[in-house]
Amino acid sequence: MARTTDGSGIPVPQRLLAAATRLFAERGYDRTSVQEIVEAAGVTKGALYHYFGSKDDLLHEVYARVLRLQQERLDAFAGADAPVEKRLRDAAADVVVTTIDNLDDASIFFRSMHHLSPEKDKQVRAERRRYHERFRALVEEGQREGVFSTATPADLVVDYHFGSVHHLSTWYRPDGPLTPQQVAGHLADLLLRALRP
Amino acid sequence: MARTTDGSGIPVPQRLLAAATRLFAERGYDRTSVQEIVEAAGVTKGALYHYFGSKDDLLHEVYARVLRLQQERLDAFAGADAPVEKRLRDAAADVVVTTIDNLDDASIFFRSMHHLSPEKDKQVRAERRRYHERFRALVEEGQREGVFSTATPADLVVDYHFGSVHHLSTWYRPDGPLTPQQVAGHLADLLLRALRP
DNA sequence: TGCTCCATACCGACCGGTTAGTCTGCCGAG
DNA sequence: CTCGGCAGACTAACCGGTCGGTATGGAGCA
Repeated sequence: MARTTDGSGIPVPQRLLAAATRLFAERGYDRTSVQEIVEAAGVTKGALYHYFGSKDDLLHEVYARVLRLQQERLDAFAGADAPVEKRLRDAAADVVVTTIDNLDDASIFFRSMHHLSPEKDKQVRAERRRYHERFRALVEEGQREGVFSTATPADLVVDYHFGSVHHLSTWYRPDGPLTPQQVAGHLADLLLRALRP
Repeated sequence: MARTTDGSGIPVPQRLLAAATRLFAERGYDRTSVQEIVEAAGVTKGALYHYFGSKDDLLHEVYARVLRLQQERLDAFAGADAPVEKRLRDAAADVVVTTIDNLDDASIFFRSMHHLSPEKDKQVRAERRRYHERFRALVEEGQREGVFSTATPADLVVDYHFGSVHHLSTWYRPDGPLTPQQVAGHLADLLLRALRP
């Protein structure tokens, strides 16, 4: 039996990352001790520092995972062969569903940015910016084509929508009355309606 | 000369609260030590624990102050003698301006909720809920009158708007191209346009 | 096949440093 | 004299990170 798995068959690094994600979302980064993480993962500190350089390295991995996922999905929707209205709507709805599917990541994302080391913070911000710009390009495309109103700067429109996405982790509860798809549909509708010329 | 003031003439409790607000927003609650707060306020720990019961008492005071302010303002706008469209627009724009005027409070608000003790957290959530409901009532009133679309549940509309308000502290910079009033105008426009029948 | 040897994976006691909160006592105003 | 308002040394509890040590499975060789 390899030392890298326990009964669950899941490798140690992934167990650590999963435990850290849950705990960071639950109690916050600073309130989660390294000891608690390793206990939740069923290992000891030696294992954690064998795979990760530091506690904030662990946090950085959470960010990297989310950013990669969101960027891939946006690229797929934005690059589709469809009218800009549909592409924006699909992209806007998808980010909502993806966020709800990973609510822990979402609560960590904005709440714990300032816990990253300066260099990692810079890196995350840069990736985040690319994402924002890709989204903004969609809005601007629709504005040039005349299918979206130009009354509001595209930047603000994007921040308006992401604000609501960001806010999801504050109010959305899986046991509530709305499914992720329903919420996504409504929020995408609000965005598109706000953009009607 | 009373011991409660220094050269600035501002009483010690208020100095402590102001220093704490700035530092909590800057570095986060956990990263701010009590020592740093008292140094910034020009006093010592003795003074802090003379006026406040604990560190999280200080945080609670920040929340209480913000909640009181926002509730008062919303009550004024919602209760005005004007068509519901104007009342909602004014209220929506005002919360944006007020939030920008107190960006420190805003970044603390959502980021540090989970640092409050359970009872204080409960109290803050209850107040927050009252605020949410007052706002929602405005939307529902417009929906009943037929001036707002009923396509989206009022609850979601409110969360949509507050999401963008919440998000302000992430992207708004005072030295940016837009004044608080301009941002408020745009965000209120987006809300009202999304609500057009 | 059996044996040696070593890289990898992990353990857990330990360390330096920090923190929230306490407590004794001073000091000036009334 | 007394009492609110504060000073600041102190403590007990952690916390992130280190480091010497241990176990294991496979590569290489006889």
